Amino acid sequence: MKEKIIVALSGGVDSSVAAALALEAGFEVVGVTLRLKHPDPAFSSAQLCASKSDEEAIDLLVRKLGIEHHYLEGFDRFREQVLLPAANEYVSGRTPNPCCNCNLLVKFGMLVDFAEQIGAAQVVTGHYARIAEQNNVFSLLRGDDPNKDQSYFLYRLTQRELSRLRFPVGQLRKEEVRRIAAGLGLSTAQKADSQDACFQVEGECFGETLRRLCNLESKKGRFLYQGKTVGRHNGIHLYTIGQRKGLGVALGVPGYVSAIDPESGDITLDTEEEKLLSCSFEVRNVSWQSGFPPEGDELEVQIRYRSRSVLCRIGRNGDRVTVTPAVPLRAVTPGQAAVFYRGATLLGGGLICC
RNA sequence: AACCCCAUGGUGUAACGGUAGCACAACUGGUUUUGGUCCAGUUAGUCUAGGUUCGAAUCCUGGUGGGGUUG
Repeated sequence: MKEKIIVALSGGVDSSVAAALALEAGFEVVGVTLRLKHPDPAFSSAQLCASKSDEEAIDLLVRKLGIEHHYLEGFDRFREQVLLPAANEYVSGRTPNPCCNCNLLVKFGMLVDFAEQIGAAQVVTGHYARIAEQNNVFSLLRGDDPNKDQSYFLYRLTQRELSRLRFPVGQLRKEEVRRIAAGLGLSTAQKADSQDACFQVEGECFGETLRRLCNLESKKGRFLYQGKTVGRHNGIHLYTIGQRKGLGVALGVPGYVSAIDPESGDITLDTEEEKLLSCSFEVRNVSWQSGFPPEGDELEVQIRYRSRSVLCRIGRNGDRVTVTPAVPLRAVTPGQAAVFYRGATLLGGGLICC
């Protein structure tokens, strides 16, 4: 009797290969695809998770592999748990990272629930990350392809999820994944990498889409530079710390957002990179996957996706963690995830608060 | 009202009378599971009407617009 596992299929090459590898390894594979699409056409010009062309690719793949497959409707949960909170963050002048919440609260939550429902022991996805186990404690590691590593987005996963997860492409490089897909004759082999947010309307920034969706007001105000008003903007949700593009203000040298005041709506610009550097910051809602790291441990912190992690020291400060990076970090942004690593091992993370 | 100064892409500026260039902004593309950063490329200008000159952003005259001084 083969062991039953579920594989999350997005329609992309990574999950296709993950499914194929699971089949090869001798599992009974049940494909699952989450539908997170908004029913309203005003939001459906978007390239959404599991959009129509993705579903065609998925149907083709499922037939090719000869596996059972289910769609799970997740939009309501996605809206409640991810979109609404993210929209609130944006209009409060912070920059949320909805993917981190989505992974714990929607994607892996639903997948693990479904796995339990149908009696599947494990959940396979096409993420670029790895899982290690020691004495029945699971830890998350960076994917082996440094350009594709997605562990940052998974920092909120707990032992409940990790103990059931397998990431077969986490030890591969993207080129190898494509080669495997091509070798197996999978139609997704040449498919472009998925690019936009799950919830991106063409020609509109993510914060604005969320604001419209949730019907929220955003504070408008001035651009300030060296104490002077140099322009006006249409809402603080459109801007993030360190942002250069889209300001519409010509200062003669590049200008960057250095502060957002949600009370007045004022956005402060700076032209000197040094003004954007932080020597220390606080993190809240911190979760550790196997406890607070021992004193004196050499840690690294990563403050946004695709930025390098840097050595740091951390200290407890009530229920917050104070982080002191070895080198000052540029554009530390409230609302973004600060994720801690020791080498390739992800230790935990939280939300930057100041 | 008189006198003086100024007028170059969306913004700020450069060009001895000899191919109007730079920075920022904007747009497009690359990178990207958030927002950004970063990289590459593109668009776009001599206020106006005359004159001098082989040739005018540049010199001359009038107009228009902006700033300043005087009363």
